[in-house]
Amino acid sequence: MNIGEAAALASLPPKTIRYYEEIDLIHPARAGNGYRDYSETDIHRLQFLQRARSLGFTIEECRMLLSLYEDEHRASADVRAVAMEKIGEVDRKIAELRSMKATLTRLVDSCHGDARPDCPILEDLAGGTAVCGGHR
Amino acid sequence: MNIGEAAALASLPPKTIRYYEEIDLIHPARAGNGYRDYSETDIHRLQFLQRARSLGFTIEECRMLLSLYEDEHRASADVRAVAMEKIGEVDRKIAELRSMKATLTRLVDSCHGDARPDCPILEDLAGGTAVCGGHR
DNA sequence: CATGCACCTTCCAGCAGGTGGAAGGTCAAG
DNA sequence: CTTGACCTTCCACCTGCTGGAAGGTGCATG
Repeated sequence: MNIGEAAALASLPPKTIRYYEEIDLIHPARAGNGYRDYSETDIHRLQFLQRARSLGFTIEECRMLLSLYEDEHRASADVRAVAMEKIGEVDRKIAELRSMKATLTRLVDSCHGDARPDCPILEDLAGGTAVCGGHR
Repeated sequence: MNIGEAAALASLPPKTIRYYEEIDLIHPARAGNGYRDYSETDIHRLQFLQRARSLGFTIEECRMLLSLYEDEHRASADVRAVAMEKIGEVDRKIAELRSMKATLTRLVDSCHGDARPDCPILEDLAGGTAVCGGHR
């Protein structure tokens, strides 16, 4: 199966699939004409990657999950630990975004928002106490 | 004032401050020895940038906010519009993260997490059709 | 058979927003 | 005079792709 069809089945752009090959996440066969030739197993792997990426796992985490997936003797606790760590990360990001939103909302509420030049938002950015949690 | 001191006052790494200069967000003077020499105004600008970045504004948005900040005839409504658009973005990101978290939590809850190899998390990532551990 | 078009290939460049390190200049203390 | 903390520039690298150029392939239509 050509890359275009594989892309449709996995809901991934062809470019992304080639990129995944470049970083050794997948190794499709080649047809006689040089085209990549994806097997059912390859499609499965790509779908696995698409789902894991959409859940927020990084490429390296996907690599780990794939190797766990293909290890007959893995412990489910190992997979669970990866997922729980990811939940923690997602929680931290949510908290940070909520803090950002609270500050932005306060700024917007304090701004009259008309044609006058005086603006509490800019005043706050220029010297207020708007530091709300590091974002890095 | 040298870059190190400016960095401390603005809560930004020196590398980042040099980067901001490279992309024309700031233009410090130079001392006789070639060192960058930051004025009070420069520090102010850097602090403005640090706060705006920590609120999630992109570099280009920061550039716009800075030019609004320095425009005596701006309308506060313009600034308010930028901030409100950013609130919308933050909201969208929060919603997406909450959806991720819900799925991850469901997966983790369904996984016994012991030494056995069967794992609902991997089964779900694989599409629910594959037998866990029987792959390849 | 030519033509056109969609598809495939490789390779190179670039996005945001920095970070790391090498190689070297400067300055104050001991 | 030496040490160490600064500072300088420059170049490469990070994540996770994405865009585009230049060219090969496959198939339908005229």
